[in-house]
Amino acid sequence: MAAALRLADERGLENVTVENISEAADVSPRTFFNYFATKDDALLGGPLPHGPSMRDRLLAVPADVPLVPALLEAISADIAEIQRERDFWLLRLRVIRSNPSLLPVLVARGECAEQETVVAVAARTGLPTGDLFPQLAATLVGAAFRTAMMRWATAGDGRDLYDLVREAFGVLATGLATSAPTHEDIR
Amino acid sequence: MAAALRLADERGLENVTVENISEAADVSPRTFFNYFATKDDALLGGPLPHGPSMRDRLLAVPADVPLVPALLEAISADIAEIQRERDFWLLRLRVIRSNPSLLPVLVARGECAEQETVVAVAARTGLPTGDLFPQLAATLVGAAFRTAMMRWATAGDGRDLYDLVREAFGVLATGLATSAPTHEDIR
DNA sequence: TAAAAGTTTGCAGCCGCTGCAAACCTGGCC
DNA sequence: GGCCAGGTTTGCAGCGGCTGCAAACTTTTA
Repeated sequence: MAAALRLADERGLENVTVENISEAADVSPRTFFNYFATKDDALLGGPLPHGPSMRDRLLAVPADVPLVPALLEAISADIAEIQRERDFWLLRLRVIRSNPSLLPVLVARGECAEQETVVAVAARTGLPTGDLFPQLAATLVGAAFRTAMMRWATAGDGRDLYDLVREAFGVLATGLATSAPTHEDIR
Repeated sequence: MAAALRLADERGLENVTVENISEAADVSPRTFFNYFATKDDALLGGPLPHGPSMRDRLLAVPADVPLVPALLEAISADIAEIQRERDFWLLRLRVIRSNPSLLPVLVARGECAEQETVVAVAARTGLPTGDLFPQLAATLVGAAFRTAMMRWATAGDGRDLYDLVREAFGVLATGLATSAPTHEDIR
């Protein structure tokens, strides 16, 4: 993974072949594919920082906490983990940013987490899994998290990732309508 | 596109080669690639129903309309277009559903529209393009729209796509916190 | 020290995708 | 009809991603 990221960062993803990567990592190309199903996987396919299931984590939050803060709480361990490997993730996100074709792959990776979130939200709200709300909530949470992460990686200000996610989740909680108040605040 | 969709629907995407598709469409494989950059493109890559830019459409909505309804208004033409080609889109979405690898591709397709939405929201709210809010709003709108579409394609009830999108946008407007009221409503 | 179990590698081969140049239309003009 | 200019379609050669299989190698265990 390190070799793949370094090369992709240096010369751009399309100028890096699996042969290059495996050569830099001192293994045969065949071995590369023993560990990664895809070239892209070498860039994004690290083991997800996942302990207990989303469902369990979300239900572990006291029932009187509203949904969005509960979701934030449920993923806070992941956020901390990302910040612990800050440099690694910043490199990874820079590579994603400069190779837009990877963004969908990132989305795909988030998808299994998203499926878990559907179940988790359904469990917590008591709605059926097939309902619009849990599905919508899950994709929105995923989208908000991704946006916050990209922003964290891009913005020069050394803002805390947790802060950015909390801000994004704040918008999620109160809705787009009320959370563009900068407009009126300015007057 | 029709041949590709039919074959993918019949036997699953991984069992369909470009050669199969081009054969079914009575052209050479090389010609296939003159029209589609990618095999997936033949499934999702139809011309996007896009007239004027998102920015112009959004600014065309009277200024006193709140953001979310304005966004809904701005994309209503696209929604109508999709419903006009109902059968085609239902087939397309069924294929996407049964070939999860296509979902990220769908996201990628929406991305250029999303970039436009960032600009549009920034223009309408007066915030800078680089701000968190326009970016967040754009991804959330995209995610909500996609979720509504998948639901429209899946649910047996013949609900209007416009209705579903409006419901999803409603959640977006009022926030996740307040829009799972089913919970309290039941009591 | 030898067998068992696991890892790495080479090889052959399919498929997606591309650049290039030849073949083939098509419509307009003498 | 014959010819030319434009565009479209095709074949071909070739790269790179990816896979199944079986041989070579390494490590563990008894």
